[in-house]
Amino acid sequence: MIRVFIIDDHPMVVEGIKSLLLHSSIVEICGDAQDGHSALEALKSIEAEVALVDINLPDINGIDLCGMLKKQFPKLKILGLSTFKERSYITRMINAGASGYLLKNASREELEDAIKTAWRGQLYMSMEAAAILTKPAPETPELPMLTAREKEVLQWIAEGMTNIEIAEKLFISPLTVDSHRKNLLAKFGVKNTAAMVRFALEYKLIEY
Amino acid sequence: MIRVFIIDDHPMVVEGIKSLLLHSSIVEICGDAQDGHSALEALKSIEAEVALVDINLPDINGIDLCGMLKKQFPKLKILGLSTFKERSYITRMINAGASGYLLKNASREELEDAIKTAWRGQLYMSMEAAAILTKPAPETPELPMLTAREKEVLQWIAEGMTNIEIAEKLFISPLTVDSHRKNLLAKFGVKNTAAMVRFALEYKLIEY
DNA sequence: TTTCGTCTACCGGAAAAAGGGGATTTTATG
DNA sequence: CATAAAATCCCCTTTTTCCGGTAGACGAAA
Repeated sequence: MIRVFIIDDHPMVVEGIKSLLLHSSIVEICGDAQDGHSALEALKSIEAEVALVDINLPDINGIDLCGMLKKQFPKLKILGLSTFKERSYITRMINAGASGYLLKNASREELEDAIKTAWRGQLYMSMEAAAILTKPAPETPELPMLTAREKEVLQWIAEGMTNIEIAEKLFISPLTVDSHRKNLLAKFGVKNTAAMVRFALEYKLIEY
Repeated sequence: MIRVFIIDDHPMVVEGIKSLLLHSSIVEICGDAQDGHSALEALKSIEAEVALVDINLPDINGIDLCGMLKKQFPKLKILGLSTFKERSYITRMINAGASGYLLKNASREELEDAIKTAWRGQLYMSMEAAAILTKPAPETPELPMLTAREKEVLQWIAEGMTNIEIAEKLFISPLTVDSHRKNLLAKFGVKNTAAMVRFALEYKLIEY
């Protein structure tokens, strides 16, 4: 039997995992903790082979905790656990020494699989997590470099002002504002104002 | 026994709730669903008194689902369920007709309490949720109520599509798209697309 | 000094959006 | 069934944006 320790502050999730693995013939839950510190403490006396670690804990974040656990219990295999499918979470968890990353919508089979794989010393990736990691490009958004004046104009555009209004506000010709606007559209590589505003907000090039 | 239906796409959470309430003398789980549509379908044949609804579902968001459930099953009491402690989620859930909001770190006692309270027709608030709600008022700027079609059009507008392009995409006349656009501008109380996109993104009425 | 980037300003024309109506058909609901 | 709300389609005019250029002034850097 593989001895598994659960670290998660949601009783529902802890109970859920326990329940999912209750009738497993190869995995047994040897304990759980609601936060990082009590986990580090508990694992001194409990001999666990695999730890399921939630990314979001009240005291220590899962990535840091992963590193601490690995340092203190080198033989312990760690599986990251969270609802977040972001690439950065997954890679950071793996880099911190985890043996895999599990999404909370994992099924009983996936859960058991992950634990077995980690226990054998291999890296486990759920289908979803793997799909995220192997995606074509890491999406380099290539933020356009804007001049101070352009940012200023962009800000007012996002406020809903027309070229003429912006021109009055900046004491320049409406034609100049239009030029800035054209340059902005070109730099953003979009075809109209709506897309530009969305893009600028998404990459926080302007403030709300 | 209060008959409770669980709607959550995380098997761990579903199992966890079941497990937590397994030995309850007043609550019994009468079924569960992994998404909004199957929940709506299942509840036609299953007589549930209380539904636990996750805010983040794969197909419908919990707030909209809450409204749909209330419409179709007016007697059903709904408890929002999520890890998010944001004020907006809580209030929107309550406004959509929910009888309470439960965080996933709730204990067995809280869970049972919440279900009992909701079942009696009262509003349940966990300590944490209540604390968030009674905090200073962060100014709710009256979000406009958009119809499904309007949201759809808005989303495409923010993508940078013109009326004609949207019309082609939705198989309707460009004139209709224009009507929606006008209604949107009126509802938002803004004078052009740029301001509307900014507003919609700021209050998360559309996704990036 | 020459080049480069930025800011400024301009032209003409096409395309789209904004503003102001009105009207009809679906669809949900009491 | 009535009726309201949503979704659809239509007309017109004006305004604004979009697109393709060009081009001078100025300061900084090469």
